[in-house]
Amino acid sequence: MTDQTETHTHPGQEAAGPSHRYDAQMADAIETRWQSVWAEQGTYRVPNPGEPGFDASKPKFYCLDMFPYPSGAGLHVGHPEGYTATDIICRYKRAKGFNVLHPMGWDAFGLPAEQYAIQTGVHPAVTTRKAIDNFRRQLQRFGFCYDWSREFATIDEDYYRWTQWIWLRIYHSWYDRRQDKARPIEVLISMLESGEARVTSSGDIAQQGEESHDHAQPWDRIDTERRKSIIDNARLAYLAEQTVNWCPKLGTVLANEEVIDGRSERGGHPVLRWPLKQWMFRITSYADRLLRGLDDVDWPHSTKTMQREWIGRSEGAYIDFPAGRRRIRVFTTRPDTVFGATYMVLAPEHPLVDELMPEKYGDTVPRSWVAQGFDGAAELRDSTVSPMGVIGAYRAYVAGRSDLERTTDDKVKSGVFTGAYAINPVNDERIPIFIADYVLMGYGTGAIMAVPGQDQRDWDFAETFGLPILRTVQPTEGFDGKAFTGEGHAINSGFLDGLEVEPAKTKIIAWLQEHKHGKRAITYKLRDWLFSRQRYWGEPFPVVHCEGETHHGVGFDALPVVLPELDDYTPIEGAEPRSMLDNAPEWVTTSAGDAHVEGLPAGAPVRRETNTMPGWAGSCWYYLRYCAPGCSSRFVDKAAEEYWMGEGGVDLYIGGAEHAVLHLLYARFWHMVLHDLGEVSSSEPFRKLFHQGLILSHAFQRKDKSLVPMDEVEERGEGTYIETATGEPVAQIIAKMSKSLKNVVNPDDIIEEFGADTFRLYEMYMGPLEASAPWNTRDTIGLYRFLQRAWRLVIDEEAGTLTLRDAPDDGTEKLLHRTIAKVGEDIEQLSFNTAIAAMIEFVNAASKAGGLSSDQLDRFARVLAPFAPHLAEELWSRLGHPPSIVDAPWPAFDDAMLTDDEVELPVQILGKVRAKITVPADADQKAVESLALQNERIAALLEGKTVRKVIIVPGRLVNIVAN
RNA sequence: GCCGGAGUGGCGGAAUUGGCAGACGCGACGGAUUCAAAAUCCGUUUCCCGCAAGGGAGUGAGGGUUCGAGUCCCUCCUCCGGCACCA
Repeated sequence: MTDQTETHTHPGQEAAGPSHRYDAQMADAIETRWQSVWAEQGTYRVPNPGEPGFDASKPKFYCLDMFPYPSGAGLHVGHPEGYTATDIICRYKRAKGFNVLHPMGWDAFGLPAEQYAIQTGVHPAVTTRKAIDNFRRQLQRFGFCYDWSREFATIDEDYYRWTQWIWLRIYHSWYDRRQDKARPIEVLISMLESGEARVTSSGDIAQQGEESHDHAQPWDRIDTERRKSIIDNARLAYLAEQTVNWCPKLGTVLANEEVIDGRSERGGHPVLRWPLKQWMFRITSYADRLLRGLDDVDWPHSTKTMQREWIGRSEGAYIDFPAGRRRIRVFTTRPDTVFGATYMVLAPEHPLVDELMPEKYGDTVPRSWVAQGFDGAAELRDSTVSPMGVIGAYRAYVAGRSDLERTTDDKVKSGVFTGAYAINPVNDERIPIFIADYVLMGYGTGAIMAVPGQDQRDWDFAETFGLPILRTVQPTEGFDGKAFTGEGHAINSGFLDGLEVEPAKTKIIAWLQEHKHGKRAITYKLRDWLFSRQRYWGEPFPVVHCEGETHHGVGFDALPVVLPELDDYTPIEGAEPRSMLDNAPEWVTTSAGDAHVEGLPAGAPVRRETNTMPGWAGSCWYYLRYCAPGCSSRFVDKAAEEYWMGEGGVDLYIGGAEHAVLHLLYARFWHMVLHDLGEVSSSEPFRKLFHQGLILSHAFQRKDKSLVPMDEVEERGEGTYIETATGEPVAQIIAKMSKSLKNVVNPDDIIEEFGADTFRLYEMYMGPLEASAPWNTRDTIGLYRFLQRAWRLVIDEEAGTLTLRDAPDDGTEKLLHRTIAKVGEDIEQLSFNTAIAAMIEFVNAASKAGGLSSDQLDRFARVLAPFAPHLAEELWSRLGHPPSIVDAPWPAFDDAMLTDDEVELPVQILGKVRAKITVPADADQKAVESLALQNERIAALLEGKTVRKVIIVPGRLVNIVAN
């Protein structure tokens, strides 16, 4: 890229040379001309069922790109990589007789737009619209075959009205565990009224057939306020006090998926834990379905694995350990090891800790138990501080540590003794209860039974604290490790002794259930989805609050709840969480009548919810809106949705792997709820998913691994670079494109220099679509030359006229058939780099053979069209066809043309090629063998040797084993 | 640490899935054309030995299976991505 600036003479911009050469000006003229013809003729407009021009006899193909977030920086070269791939597929599918839906739009709400607005002082609505216009212009310049009549942005009132509508539908739903699906909340209410579902003393809802230890309370004896709270707690969108990820710098809370190593995914700012009342989605109800659904979709293995791990299903058991008057419930995947539970650990925040700890430690408590593994632990061991003091000190220590410190720093496990004991229900042993931060409140029950003999973490803790270790699984012969986590038979385990792990689990679970000490259980790592943000630039929640704690959904006919104009949306750094929309008091204050709230007097004053939805909201259902973006009566027209989303949803979805557990999990959740409510036809939204690789760039690295911006480096001869300021050598490495490294390539520049067709070909030729590769502007010339040669093959560069031969050349004809077959196959497999290589070979060979006939060009143009649509359209038109080539069918090929009459076979001796023989394609093995052995060179080399064996692979090779 | 994925010329990458390693493109070198350059065209281009014919080595390292391994198996190294005390 350093040499880019030196290239004053762009190959295409030179005026010299023949006047009808395919150069940058001509590429520009051809491309812009056909783009306007396509726009005028509506070439890429795709009718829906029932509309004029719709052909119901064709199969459908819905091909989706991840819609871009229109940033002020404009299109990155990474965007058109995936977009070109889908463009090729769509053009090919259309030529193969499919009705192809290929839409584009804008993911326009979100944090970056708001931050950009804060920086520039211009309202995000203004900057975002401008960015959208720029993105659209850039995408259109690539000649992508999007049906632009379906374009929309998530910030359009007409769109986010339905985002709010879907949110309300989820709000008005609950999860019916017996039917394993979401149902309207009214169904739950009538079930409660009829007694089909009951409220337990703990406030949970037990459906008929579900066991409950509690006594149910009759619904009609519960007061109205409590009834509402019970109903509200059952909703799939619910308000809950949560310890949230609060990012003071961004001025908002974040979802778990948006926090990486204690920092915000966007910006890398510190994230704190903060208790806050927030809107949540009960995505955990869908954990199992989100998991099972992955089995039926054609997605990259790695992405499925990531989602599976994120959902994190574990099978095991709950076991209740009596402790004083209470019972401590633990979750374990190894109930078979319960006889080896020599102590228990609760998470530091566990609510039972305060109830259990005694006023002072017993006299027999070893001092080593009191505290270990943190600053001040030694002093606590030597003091006479009460359990309460010790626990308080430990909790303070834990609270001051980030997740990152907690998981990376610890060499020794930290924790303190609560002074309390529990009883192991299987053997009535009295075991001490500790608190330690290696046990997480957010997983399982926040409490564990510690089995040091079979768990390395427990082993480490037991060693540090001097706790007993008991093996309950016989380690394999010669095992010299610490905790044994492998297979083996039970020992020291009473009635389980002798059983292997699996049967022991089965037996102990049966025993626990029989004696009411526990039961089979499944837990998930997946947490409910935190959906509130305190930012301005997002969809307002269609909810109002009245006196006290109660909230009400806005009436469906009062949508959209329009985002108010706001002048100041700068986050107040360091302050506690506060919503930006609190700055719009006139908007916040409204009446029940105004918000069409049912069940309240019209004049009742209510306050609007001032949190907004996160950036993910709009992308959770945009693929549905594309089916019928103009539909005003519904979020998507039913018939259009059934047609385009039928047979498993979107047929091909291409986008980056960075959304593996964010957008791709969230969208599946929304889709499943909508499916349950009868609003969409498929159970999964995206049948086939594919991730394109990253387009990387070069960067320079100092000896200390720090990076140097591109413009501060000079090249000193082949492959050696120095930093201009210091004269120190720097190493060229491959890195992501970034503004700070000044190694970003702007697509506009490349198009100006070579044209869009060259750009498209280059990106597809860089390597396999799924692989990441560094951008090399230098290499683009190869694809430009290919187009020039293709042009020169049939156009006289002096006269500018089509020059075709009358009689086709046999070799060229044969190769054309092979090229058609190869390119078609490769497109189906998304192997565009090899398809392009095949076309280059064809053009090179045809040039040598003396050109193409009219009929051959006709077919070749159609093969080229998906890749270089503008040049192909130009050639098509010069052949006398009216536009557009996209309506021309994919050319046929003849199988007979794919095989040769004669083949050249390598003849190997002991695996080394020593000669080549030419044999008829249908020659039998004996004939091939004798031809090989008769070959002069082979015969000479075999002189004095014994032929042991002759291996003949028909059509491939001959290998002679001789010694 | 665990789970994925990948290591092939100077570079990007091919290789019909166990059958001629390096297709195609870039770059480089040589030649033609040109006053000259650009562009274009022709040729060479994995490395080593050799004037050549030819020979030898070679797909991250080592071992194995096989007539035959870039491809399959085992051990190890490096890079990229994900997860990370999940009981």
